Amino acid sequence: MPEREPSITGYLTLGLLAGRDWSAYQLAEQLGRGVSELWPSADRGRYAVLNRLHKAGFVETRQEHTGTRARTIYSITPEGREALAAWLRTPVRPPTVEFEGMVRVLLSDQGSLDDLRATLARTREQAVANREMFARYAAFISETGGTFPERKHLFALANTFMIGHYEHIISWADWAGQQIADWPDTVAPAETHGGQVRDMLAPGREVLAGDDTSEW
Amino acid sequence: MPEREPSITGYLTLGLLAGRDWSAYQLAEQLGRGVSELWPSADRGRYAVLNRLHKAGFVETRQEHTGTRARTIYSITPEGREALAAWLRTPVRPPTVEFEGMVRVLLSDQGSLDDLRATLARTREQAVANREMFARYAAFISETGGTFPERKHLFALANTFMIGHYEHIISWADWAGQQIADWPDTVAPAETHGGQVRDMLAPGREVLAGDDTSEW
DNA sequence: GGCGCATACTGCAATCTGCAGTATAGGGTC
DNA sequence: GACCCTATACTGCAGATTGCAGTATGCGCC
Repeated sequence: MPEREPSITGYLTLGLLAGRDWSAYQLAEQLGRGVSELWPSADRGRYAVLNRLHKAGFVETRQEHTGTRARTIYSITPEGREALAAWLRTPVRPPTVEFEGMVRVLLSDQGSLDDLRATLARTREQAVANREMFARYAAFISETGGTFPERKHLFALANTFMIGHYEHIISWADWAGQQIADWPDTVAPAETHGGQVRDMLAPGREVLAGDDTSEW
Repeated sequence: MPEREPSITGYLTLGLLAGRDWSAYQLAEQLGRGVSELWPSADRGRYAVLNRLHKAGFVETRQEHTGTRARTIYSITPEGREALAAWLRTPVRPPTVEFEGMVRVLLSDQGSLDDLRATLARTREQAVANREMFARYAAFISETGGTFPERKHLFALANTFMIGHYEHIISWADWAGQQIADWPDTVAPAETHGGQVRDMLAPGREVLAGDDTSEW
């Protein structure tokens, strides 16, 4: 009898358990690998989720041992499978982004041009590293079938998104670097380069008219 | 005397206060508009942040009244300005994504093909709506200067990113829709369309070789 | 005079994060 | 054979955050 709706981390856990049994440690480890780029969660929270799934009756536990050290093995129950399938039938919530670097861009008039440049450079570097991680993963899946061969086709869909996502960040960082290249500082360009700002805001894309101008 | 490092929401608040004074309600409102697409925060938390900023000495308060109803006006202190500038000199953390829809894609073998199609369709719709919101905002800034004319050049940088971001989601959703178009169900394609999955994973992009194959 | 929406917040339970801490297993090394 | 390092296998706790509900006044309109 479910007490409360599991979190997304909970459904991810159920999704892993749908294929085979895992120990708590293994589950926590799996959710900290590449999936965390799609659904971030702290190590600590993944164990807490398991306890709640257990209370709700969605998973069962048994103990195994390596010498004197115990570990808990989790398996999914029929109720857990049904809860997962039921969730998949509900409407999705839109993706959200937490982009500290972009917050720094917005507030960069309170700092130096070097701060802004450093933010763009680091953002680019991190995106390159992540893109390459997913590119390597794509090669790995393609060659070996990956850790979840039966989900290869689904991982392919997600992997393609992630690579494109990081490529978009890289492109944007490059473009933004060019935009700020001739700024004298982080404050003045609004006046001295007004025309340029207008160009930035009126690209070749279709810009819709409308009253519902949501402000920042 | 700072007790603890402010959160990003705290720095956003300081960033707004750097320009002029705001009431708590106005601050909470501003942080719930478009910025929340860049740095999400719950309404409730924005008030809590203000109390912590006050305790840390980064903001000062005064009371104003409309009839009998009070409201608290916040202004930034020199310490607050310094804390904001100091933060801008520290290294950025990489952006993170919370993509419930992509989690559903990964686990879609536990549900129906219709579930998966619905997820893709809704994700696409939401992205289109958001892209248009930012496109309208671009037009609004271009014409009127926006709510923060002195930060027009910075909003332009961020706005361009957001439009590209939603466009990437739309492109991906379209592509993914085509990929699954001839799937008989969410489970089988791995075997029946093995060649296709290989194509998905080996696009025209440079795929690096390496041992550090980070797994999901 | 009453309705509905905007203003202006606070309380609370549950959850989540970040950091630290505990302890055993297993392999290499001098 | 003693030591060290890394992996395994978690738990405790304070503070932060979310989501939901609740309270109450101001103001325009019909």
